[in-house]
Amino acid sequence: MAEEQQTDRRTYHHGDLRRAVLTAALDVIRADGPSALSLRDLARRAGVSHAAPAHHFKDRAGLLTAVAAEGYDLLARTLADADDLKDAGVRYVRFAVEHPAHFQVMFQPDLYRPDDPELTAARARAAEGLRGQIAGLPAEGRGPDARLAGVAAWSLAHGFATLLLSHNLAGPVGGQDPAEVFRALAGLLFSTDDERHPRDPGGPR
Amino acid sequence: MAEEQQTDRRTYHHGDLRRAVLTAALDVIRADGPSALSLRDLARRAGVSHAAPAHHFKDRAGLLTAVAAEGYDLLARTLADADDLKDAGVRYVRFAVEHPAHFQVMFQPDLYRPDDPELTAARARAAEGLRGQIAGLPAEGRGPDARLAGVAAWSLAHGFATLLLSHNLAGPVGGQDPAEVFRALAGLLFSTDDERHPRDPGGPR
DNA sequence: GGCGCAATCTTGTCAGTGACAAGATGCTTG
DNA sequence: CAAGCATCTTGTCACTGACAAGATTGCGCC
Repeated sequence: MAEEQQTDRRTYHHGDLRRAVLTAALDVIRADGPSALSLRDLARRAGVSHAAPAHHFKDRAGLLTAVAAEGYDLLARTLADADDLKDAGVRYVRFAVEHPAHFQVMFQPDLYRPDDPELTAARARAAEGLRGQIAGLPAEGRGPDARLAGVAAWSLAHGFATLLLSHNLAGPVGGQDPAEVFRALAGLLFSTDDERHPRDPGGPR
Repeated sequence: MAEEQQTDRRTYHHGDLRRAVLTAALDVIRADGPSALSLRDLARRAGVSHAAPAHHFKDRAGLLTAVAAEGYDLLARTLADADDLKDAGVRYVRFAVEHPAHFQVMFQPDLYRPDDPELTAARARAAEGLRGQIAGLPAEGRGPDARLAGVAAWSLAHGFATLLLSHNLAGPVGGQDPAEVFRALAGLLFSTDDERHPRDPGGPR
């Protein structure tokens, strides 16, 4: 994988350095966490000089801002297609599992610039998706305070995803599909009461 | 500027350098996150030479391992006094709010050495506290699978705490006491059904 | 009391890093 | 085809973590 990027580049310009650095960064973060990120290392992986990435991302915080923004954008697109609140939660968890590097960075605001316009826009889009699903909840299913229900749903999904990524649920969920486990969890929170104490696990849709 | 720590130390030995470096580290993490940690900066704050901390913590990972271990120990002590599962959740959230630096480090295993014996012991103690509260749950309150109920409770508390610390709940919870807000959240998850639907009289089981 | 040892701290050093400045290269557009 | 600009390179500086070797001191033990 290193060949093409490191040595085969004969042109002065890389072609798509921004994307190359971003994906390399995601690889490193997924493997060793954001603290293992080194701009110079990313430059080496892309086969360019040590100062090349700075032109696309300004500095380290800029790179991580781009990662977070891309993450919020991906999340927003995922949530936009959700059927209901439970499905949105499942998608939230699936997003975290499939894009762990994005997810990790998104929720460590000290790593990037939280006031970046592109990032805040993407984050607003993601939040809008969640808000919509909460508004669509049946009145009996969400308790007295819709805002509280939203915080509860988000907390449950976010906590499950975070614990999963920090390897704290290896015991309880074992080798099962995280999204399916979370579907069961969500059933405990928001559901009709018979769904809450189910007789048959092959639940309704 | 920091007279006592920087200049007034007349003895060759610091006295309690380990504690001094640890608290300085917690200050920095609370203010700017773990990525802003610099061993040399901590040494300066403690008024010792740049290599002094290494003798107590070996390296950066060693320092953060000590922080995480101390965090798990504090958490275990807090959870040990809990009345029930809901109270344990409230204490979990309160711990995160009162010890944000510990909490942040604890759940970023890539920052420290997760197999450190002292740390794993403290973590086991904390987990034991949670497990005990789950076992004490009334059968109707926890659904069909106790393990699932535990994951749900932990996820809810952990997600709420994490979102809180990453400044993602500034809008919804406003200036309210986080612990109280969480108490309401916990009411949505585990409760008798009439507590869950305050007006709804029919409590099927 | 004092000797020796180990813990603690200091000084010195090296490679790696982020950030910045100034120059080289080549695409693009008028 | 020439000017302009985005892209990339080379060079540099202060800072950092890690390690090695020496200085200082507290402490147990005779």
